[in-house]
Formats: sequence, structure tokens, C-alpha cells
Amino acid sequence: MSERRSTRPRRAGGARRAQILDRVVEVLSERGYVATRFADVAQASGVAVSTLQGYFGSREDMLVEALQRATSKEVEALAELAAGFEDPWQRLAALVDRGLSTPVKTWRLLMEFWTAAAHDDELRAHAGELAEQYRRPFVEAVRRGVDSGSFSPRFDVAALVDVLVATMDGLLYPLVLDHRASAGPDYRDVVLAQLAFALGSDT
Amino acid sequence: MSERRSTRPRRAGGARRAQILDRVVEVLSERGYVATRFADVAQASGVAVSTLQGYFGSREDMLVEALQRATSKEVEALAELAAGFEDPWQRLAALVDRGLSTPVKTWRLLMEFWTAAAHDDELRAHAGELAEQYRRPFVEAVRRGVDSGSFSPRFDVAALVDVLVATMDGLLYPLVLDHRASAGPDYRDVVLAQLAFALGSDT
Amino acid sequence: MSERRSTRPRRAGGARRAQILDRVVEVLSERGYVATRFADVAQASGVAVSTLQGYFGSREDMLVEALQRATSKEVEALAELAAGFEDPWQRLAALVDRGLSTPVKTWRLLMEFWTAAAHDDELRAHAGELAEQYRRPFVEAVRRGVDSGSFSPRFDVAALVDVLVATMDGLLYPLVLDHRASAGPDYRDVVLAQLAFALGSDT
Amino acid sequence: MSERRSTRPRRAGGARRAQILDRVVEVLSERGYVATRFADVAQASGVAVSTLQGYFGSREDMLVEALQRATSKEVEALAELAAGFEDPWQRLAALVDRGLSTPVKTWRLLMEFWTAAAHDDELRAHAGELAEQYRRPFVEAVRRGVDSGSFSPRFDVAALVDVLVATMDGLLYPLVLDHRASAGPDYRDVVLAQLAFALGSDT
DNA sequence: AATGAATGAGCGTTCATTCAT
DNA sequence: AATGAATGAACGCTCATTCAT
Repeated sequence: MSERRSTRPRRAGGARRAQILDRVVEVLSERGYVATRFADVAQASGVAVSTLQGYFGSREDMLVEALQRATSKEVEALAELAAGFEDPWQRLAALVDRGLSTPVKTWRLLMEFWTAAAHDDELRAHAGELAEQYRRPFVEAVRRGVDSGSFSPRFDVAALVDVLVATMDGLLYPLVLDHRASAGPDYRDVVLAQLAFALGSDT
Repeated sequence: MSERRSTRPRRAGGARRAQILDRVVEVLSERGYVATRFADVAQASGVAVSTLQGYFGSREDMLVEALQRATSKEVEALAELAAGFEDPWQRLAALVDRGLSTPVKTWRLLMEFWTAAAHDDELRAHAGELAEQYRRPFVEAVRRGVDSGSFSPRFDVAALVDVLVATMDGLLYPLVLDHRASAGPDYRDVVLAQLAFALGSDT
Repeated sequence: MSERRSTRPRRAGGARRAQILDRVVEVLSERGYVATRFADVAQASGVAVSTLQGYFGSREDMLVEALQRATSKEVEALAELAAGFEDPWQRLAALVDRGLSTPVKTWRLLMEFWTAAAHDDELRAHAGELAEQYRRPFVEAVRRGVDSGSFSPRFDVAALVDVLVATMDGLLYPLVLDHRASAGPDYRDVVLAQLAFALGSDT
Repeated sequence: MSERRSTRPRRAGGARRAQILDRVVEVLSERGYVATRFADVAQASGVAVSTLQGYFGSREDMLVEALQRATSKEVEALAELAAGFEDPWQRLAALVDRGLSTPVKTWRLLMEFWTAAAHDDELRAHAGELAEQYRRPFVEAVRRGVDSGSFSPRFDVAALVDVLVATMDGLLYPLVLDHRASAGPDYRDVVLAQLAFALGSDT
């Protein structure tokens, strides 16, 4: 199924490489994983196709690297955001807000990533790690709330967080398919209230 | 982006056509939308490539028809299931159970469908209709509960159902990517409890 | 180069066959020799593709038979026309008029016929016979004029007639390519005057 | 009917391109317009099919470019030839000689060109321009003769030249279909004498 | 390091033909 | 006799990849 990964030595590239990867992410978001060709990236980034191959080896390698880079950045931003809130509930609310206000372009990319991962072992492994990292700030916040006594969860914390993240992810589709600008305001209240309920939050 | 749809007259095919479409669905679930070639379906169904073209016109037409057929069947089954329960809450619980026990193969297909729809107007329109149909039994059940006085929703019913469906959809990914057999038992309690809370259910 | 001729027994067909051949000629005139498919003729004549194959064997056989039929009819009409004029000059003028007023559709067919004949031995042989038959009334008329003393040709009669026919044929192209209705009136005087000169006609 | 022209960027190719176009012309002359496939040209020119597509974009583009090149070269050669004769009649005779001694291969190509043009608008437009350019040296020569008083045309000059060119073109067919080497000697006297007559030439 | 040129593998599609009814 | 269903061969085309500057 998945095209063979190249074992050819990949050139360093440095800053140029990062710039190009950002363009790959944009093309990926617009055209989708399978429809993104070297030629598209070459046009979008202004470098020759063979130069791209010099940098990344194969088409698959280029796309995977772009996907990993983009998703990792998102996860890191989330962790950073969490650190800015002391109160467990405020931290959770900030994380949910952040998730629900994710730009459509990023949602599209994630959707492509997941669908591609369903057909590629290496990508799937990376998806698992990312999911774990993504859940961590949520779990962390819940644990702090439990420790401080402000949360008395009615359910297993892991399951509870899984459901929360799933809800946010699931709101992706109407967004991507309906061209709405954001999933934010409409569902925020419902999601947060259900979360507060599940946590037995005193807030 | 999307390939041109054929306008050529398609052969009837009858029962044979339905059989083949079922195989198309399977191949689609395994290989994904973009990677499903005529040759794959030909091999899986035991008919010649040109026969497939005789039936469906073009590759795109074949895939779209298979997708529409599979998704429509799923939605119809859901509506039928709902009719079997009188009590609003039992009906909702049955719908949620059904959704969470959807076979991985069907989830994979749906994921492919949505991702493809993000790049194809006609497919996107069909996705919108299906989503509407899928939500309908849920909304219906909630309305009955409100009318009978057993539900006192804390939120707008439409938003509430959207979030519920999103949660079920969002549970799709860990399932598809981790090869778990089903999302069912682990999250059922959390989802139903949150739902009962949002509905102000007396159950 | 040319597709294999079928050796399959061809069905009789009778009047039906003739009707279909007339439709073949029309399609041939519009689409050209190589672009005329069974499907086109089937649509134009209202019979199934496989029925056409039952009648004619192969595609090539069908086209060749249509071409031979159409061209033969034209030549026969010419011979018949000639018989209607006693005076040699009037007969020649009538033949030239007839040639120059040939409908564009027929010219197109001839053009296709000749071009196809350049790539097919059997067709080329038939083209030679037809050319000979076509020239015959002209040569005949000239001979009568010579015998009666009204023509004193300045050149070999065969060459003279060849040039005359070539001139009429050559006027085919601007006609076919420019969509003019007829080559007739514009060039008639020039052609006839040059002919009269070459013949040393006393008219 | 006519295949879509590619709008893809075509590679330069330089001298290589010209060499290949010459082979295209040869293949075209042998196989005909519609029967000339990429594979034939690839074999004849020793380059890969995909290389041809890199150069020319599509099959149609390749053939049209070859046809335009070959016909343009012929027309230019004619104009150059004309310039070598001062005396109007000698110039006309030279043009006629040149036309009648056109190699069969070139005639075949022209025939294919015209027949293809009958089914393709762009090709037809080009054919019209070429015809105009081809006629120009003839018209020019006639005008000079009229101005110098050596010609007193009995007919409209344009019509007269049209008929002359038509005669030469019409001599194409027996040549192409009979595999004769040249139309030259047999008909030269007739054509020139008729021309002199039509021009009222004092030669 | 960066690139243009050249190429082969793979795919969708067309269409004449075979076969069973 | 007439037809629809099924099929394989052939072709144009896309695109990732290799190679020589």
C-alpha cells in the first residue's frame, strides 16, 4: 500500500528545510495526503522537484516529516498553554477552548494525518505517541484538581479524558465539511458542563 | 482535484451490481479512498476491470456509489433500531450502544468517506445529508423525552445532540488507529452519564 | 497498420443492410474514417453494435463496404448524366458542373476514402478502379468531340483529362476546410475556358 | 472529437526537439495522422514515450507542431524559390515545377494534414493560413506580369490562381495512391499551357 | 548543493470482439 | 436473427525517481 520509504541519505538543509516543511503542511491541508505531489510542493515552495528529493528522499518521507513537525508543534503549544494556568478547572477550560478554536486548516491536516496513519505503520505509531502527548496536559490538570480536592471524578480519569478529547476531535468533521469558521462558541458550554459533571467539580 | 465523473450510460447489473458494491466497500475500508483502484476491486470481486467500468462508468462513480450505499444502509439500520424502543432514554441508550459498537471496518470506511468528502463537493453534499439523517433519531428521541416530561435539557437540544454524535465519532480514531475491536464498553458509562446530565434526565 | 479484416460469414441483411450503409456513410463523412466507431454507427442507425458485426464482420469491413457503395453510386450517377447530352462540349460542361456542384458531404467522404486508401491496399485498389471509372465519361466525351471534328486537342487526351479531374478534385480542399457551400460558380468559367483551350474546341 | 490539447509546460529540447519533429513527420507520412501513436514516434526516434510527452505535452500537440513545422518549411522554400526569378512567367513556371516535383512523402503528409484539419478547428485555421501563404508567391508573380504588361489575364487573378493551385493539389491523389514517383513531366505542359492561356501571356 | 532532463511503472479509459441467450 | 453482457488489448497520461551536469 504505502510507497517505499527511501533509504537515501537526506541532506541537512537547515533553515531552508524548515521553510519548505511549512509549505508542505499548507499544500497537505489543501490537497490532502495522497494528492500532494512533489510538483505541488515544488511550485508552492519555489524549489525544484529534485531539490525536494535531495532534502527528504522520497515523497512519503517528505509528507511524514511535515506531518510530524506540524502535529508536534501543536502538541507543544498545548503543553505551554497549560502551564499558564494554576487553577485546575481554569486550566482545563483553557485547553478545551484552545482545542475548539483550532483553525480549520489544522483540523484538515490532522484529518489527513489520521487517515494516512490508518494505512501506514510508522505513521500510526507516531499518531499514538502524539495522542498520548496530547492527552497528557488534560490528565495532568485533572490529577491536580483531584489532589487539591476540587475534583471528585465520577469515572476513571483516563476514560474521562479520552471521552473529552474524542468529543473535541469529533467536532472536527462538521467543521471541516461545512466550512464553518470554528467549532468554538456553539458547543463550549455543553462540553464544559458535561466535563464539570463528570469530574464532580465544585466549580 | 477530484477526477471527472463519467456521464456514460451505466449498465444495470442487478444483483451482481450489489454484490460487487459490497466488495468495493471492503476494499475501500482496507486500502482507503484514493488508493482503491479498479484493479483492486476487480481482483476482490472476480470480474474484469472493464466490466466494472461497464457497470459504474468511472472509478470515482464506483467509489461514490459504494460509499453512499454503505452509509445509507448504516443510517437506515439506526432508524430501524430506534423504532424498537418506546422509552426515550432506553431508545437513546440503544442508539449510543449501537454507535459505539459499530465495527471497525465501518468506521474506517466512514473516515475515508469524510476525508474524501473534504476534497469533493458532491461527496461533501452527500455527507451533509447523511449527517442530518444520522442525527435525526437522536433528536427525535430527545424530543419525545422532553414532551413526556422525563427530560429537562440544560442546553439547546440541537447542540446537545451534535456534541453527543461528535463524541461517538471522535472515539472512532483511537479505535481505527489502535486496531481495537470496539469502542463500546470502556466509554459507554461516561458518555451515557454525561448525556443524562445534559438532558436533566430523571432516569 | 490496418485492422484485420474478418473472415466471419456475413449475414445477408437485404434492405436493412442498405439502409444501415447509408447511415455509415453519413457518420463517416462527419467523424472521418478512423474515428468512426461501431458505437457511432449503432447510435445513428438504431441497431445494436453486435448486430452490425453480424452484418459486416469487422469494423474495417463495414467501413470499406460503405465507402465502396457510396463512391460507386457517385460514379454511376455521373455516367448516367453524361448519357443525357449529345453534343460533346455540352456533355463535358455538364460533367464539370456536376463535379463542381458535388455536395460538401460527399467531398468529405471522398477525402476520407482517399486518405484511408493510402494506408490500405484493398482500399487503394478500389480507389484506382473508381478513378478509372470516373475518368471514363470524360474521356468518352472528348473522343466523341475529336471524332466529330469539333475538338482538336493540343495535348494527349489522357493527360488532359487527368488534369481536368485533378483540378476539380483539388477544389475539394478549400471547400471542405472553409465550409463553403459549393465550389461551383466561382471557378466554373476558368475551368471550362482552360478546358476549351486545351481541347482546341471550336465552341 | 479532437483530443484535448495539453496546457502543460513543454520542455525546451532545442536541437533534439527539431530532430524528433523530423521523425514525427516521417512517421506521420507513413502511418497517417490518427494512427500515429507515441509508441511509434518513440521507436522511430529512439527516445522514451514519456520523453516525448515531456517535450510536447500531448500526442495532439506533438502532431500539430510537426505538421506546422513541415508545412511552414515547404511554404518558405517556395517563397525563396520565387525570389530567384525576375521574369514573371519564368517565376510562375518555376513555382509550378516545384509544386509538381514535390516528393510523395510530402504530399502524403499534406493529405494527412488536410484530412485531420477537417476535424479540428485549430488545425483548420492553420491550414487556412498556410494556403494563403502558399498562394502568395503565385499571386505576386501574376501581378508583376500584369504590371509589366506581359500578362493580360482573361479572369479574376485570385480565381485563376486558386484553380492553378487546385490543379497541382489535385494531382496529389493519383500520385499518392499509385505510388508514382512524381507528377512532374506528364502534366507540366498541360498545366503551363492552360495557365499561359488564362493569363493571356505573351510568352 | 541544486537542478533539468530523461525515463519507466502504473492507472484510467476506450473500443472491438466473443459469447450466451 | 438480434442482442446485451463481459472482456482483453492498446493507448494516453501522470508522476516519482534516476542521472548527469
